[in-house]
Formats: sequence, C-alpha cells, structure tokens
Amino acid sequence: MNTLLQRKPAHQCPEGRPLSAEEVCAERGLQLSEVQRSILEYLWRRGQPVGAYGLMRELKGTLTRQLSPPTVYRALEFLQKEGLVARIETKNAFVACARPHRNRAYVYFICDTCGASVEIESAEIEAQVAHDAAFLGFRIGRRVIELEGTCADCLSREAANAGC
Amino acid sequence: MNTLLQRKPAHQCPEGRPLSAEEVCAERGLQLSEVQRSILEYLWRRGQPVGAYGLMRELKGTLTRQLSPPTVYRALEFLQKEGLVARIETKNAFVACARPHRNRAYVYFICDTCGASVEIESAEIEAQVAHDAAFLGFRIGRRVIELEGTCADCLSREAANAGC
DNA sequence: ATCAAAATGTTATAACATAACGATCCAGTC
DNA sequence: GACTGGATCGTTATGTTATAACATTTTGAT
Repeated sequence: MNTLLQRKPAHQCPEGRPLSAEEVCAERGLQLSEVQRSILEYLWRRGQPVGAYGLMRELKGTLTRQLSPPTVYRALEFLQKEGLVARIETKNAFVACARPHRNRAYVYFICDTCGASVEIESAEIEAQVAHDAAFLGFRIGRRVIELEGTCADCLSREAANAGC
Repeated sequence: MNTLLQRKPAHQCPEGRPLSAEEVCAERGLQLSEVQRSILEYLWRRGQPVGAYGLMRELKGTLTRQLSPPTVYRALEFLQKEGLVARIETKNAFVACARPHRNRAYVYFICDTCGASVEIESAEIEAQVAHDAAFLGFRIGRRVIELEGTCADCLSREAANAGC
C-alpha cells in the first residue's frame, strides 16, 4: 500500500544499485501507517532536513488533524529503524534517506544557505574511520558525519551576485 | 591569571605539537573570566561531554551561586570560539578540547557505556572529506564527525563479565 | 468474534536554548 | 580620581526539542 515517490536522480550515487522506498517496503513486508507514510513522503518531496515540530505543522494540511509530538517522534523512530529516514544531529531534524539501506556510513553535506542536504556513501571515509577506531580499540555503533557549508548552487549564485 | 589544568597524556596525538590551554591563553592574550575558567576546568577534569544544565548543577558547588542558562551558554560560546571547548552534537553537550586549536577537523569517539570521549585528528579523514566535497562543489564550513560505540575499557570489562 | 500487537491519542513535563534588557565590572584614558 | 566603552553577567520570560506515562483505537491473524 505504499504509494511512495520515486527516488531522486541523485548524481551522488554513481556506483550503487540502491533500492527505492517501495522496493524496500516490499522486500521487508513493510506496511507503512498513514502517519509514517505521510512523513516519509513529505521528507522525500522536501529534500532537506525538517524538524519534528515543522513536520507537525506541515502535515496538519495533508492529514486534516493535528498530530502530537509523541506521534511524530514514534513514526520517525520507526522510519529511522528501517533506514528510510536519518536524523541530522546538527539541525535536530530529519531527512529522507536517498538509499534506504541500514547500517551504512552516510555522509551528509548540508547547505547553510538553502538548507538542502546531500547524502553520500564513502567507502574511503568508512574505512578510515574503522582504521582509527581499531587503533583505539573502539567498537563503533553509530556514525555521524555531517559537513556544513555552502552547496554548489548557492556558491554559483553567490559568485553571480558578486559579479554584478 | 589562568590557573588551568594540564593537558591529558593523549596517546591520540602522535605527530602534533599541541598547546596547553595555558599556552593558548597566553598566546592570544586571553583572560578567562571566573565563569569561563570554572567551566573549562570542570570539563577538563571530567573528560566527557556534559550538558549546559549539567554544568549549571555542577558549578553550583564551586561557584556558590546558581548560574542561569544564558550565562552558561555565553561562556560556552566564548570557549568554543577560542577552540577550547567543542560541542558534541549527538549529546547536546560540551567537552574540553584536547588540542586547543581552531578550525581543525576533530573526530570524536564517544562511549555509550561510560560516556567518555576521545578526540583525534585525522588528516586522512579530513583529506577524504575534502575530496568528496570538491566532487560535489561544496565549500565546507563546519565538520561534525562523531562515532558512538563502546570504548576499549568498557569492551574489556564486558569481556571479563561474560567470562565469569 | 476474539485476541494480541502495533499505532495513535492525550496530558503533562523534561531537557535544551535564546531573546531582550538592565546592571556590573574593569582596563584604559583624560 | 572620574569617565567611558566594551565585555561579562544577572534576570525574566519564552521558545524549541523530546519523552514519560497511560488510555484508546486500529489492524491482522486465528
């Protein structure tokens, strides 16, 4: 029952064969609830991190009722567990995963100017992190790698404005 | 007037020649206020991320008065600006920097069990991140790299308990 | 139909963070 | 010594993010 959206074009995954959210749900026998589906679709459309309270405001329209914080957080928890959504720690916000896998080392580039986020997978960073962890004797659970800055679009817009 | 603490032994900095907080303050003509110094010393002693409200509770003893949230956050902001303290995003907490420099790509390993955090500098991770950013045309501002898991001490303690 | 599990509703509150404005402290200068 | 500008701190209030605890509804299997 997942009328989910397509994946983004995502030049950020040159080599992978990622699954769509639909495929993931089918594969895992997942049946998203109305709230879960609404949140995932909204995040997918939006393409950038959105806070839980922002989601509450936005979904008020499409669902016709006001969701409470616990409801939203529970749905987000579920979606995170399934690897369909990731929490962006530097923004206290949530974003749909471009590649709905679990247990991967995602790297997020988040634009301070337009708020857009790009998710990449970097085997090299992952390997280096694992190497450093091994040196410390540290067993890694969760990896949080978030780079804040200015995206290519905003940079060129900046340059264009400076030129005038 | 900085009666600051020594640096930690820090096997995690093999090649660097890090400065102590005292040296940094002298070098920059810094004069820490009572609040700033108390916070830095406490974080230094503690060796793990502590939240702003945790700091308020802890400093109530050494300072004799109750600090308000704005006061604590202002002092933390100053210390962060000087590179003496770092914010740990996954914990909404703050930790003293092992190497009081600015503008470096620190990597934090944070133990879920004991809460301890280890700061390393990894030129390799930094280079790889820069490489990926260049690929995307992204200009990096802040780097947040936090690895959660289990530290070596807690792992061996785990193993010991399992053995009995 | 009945039951168990999952999801959601409801209320309250905890935890984290900042806005706005006034008071104080302190180094440098006249 | 008095003045002054800048940094720091106090105070009050409020905004933002997140969860605890418990009731109710929905869903799917038998």
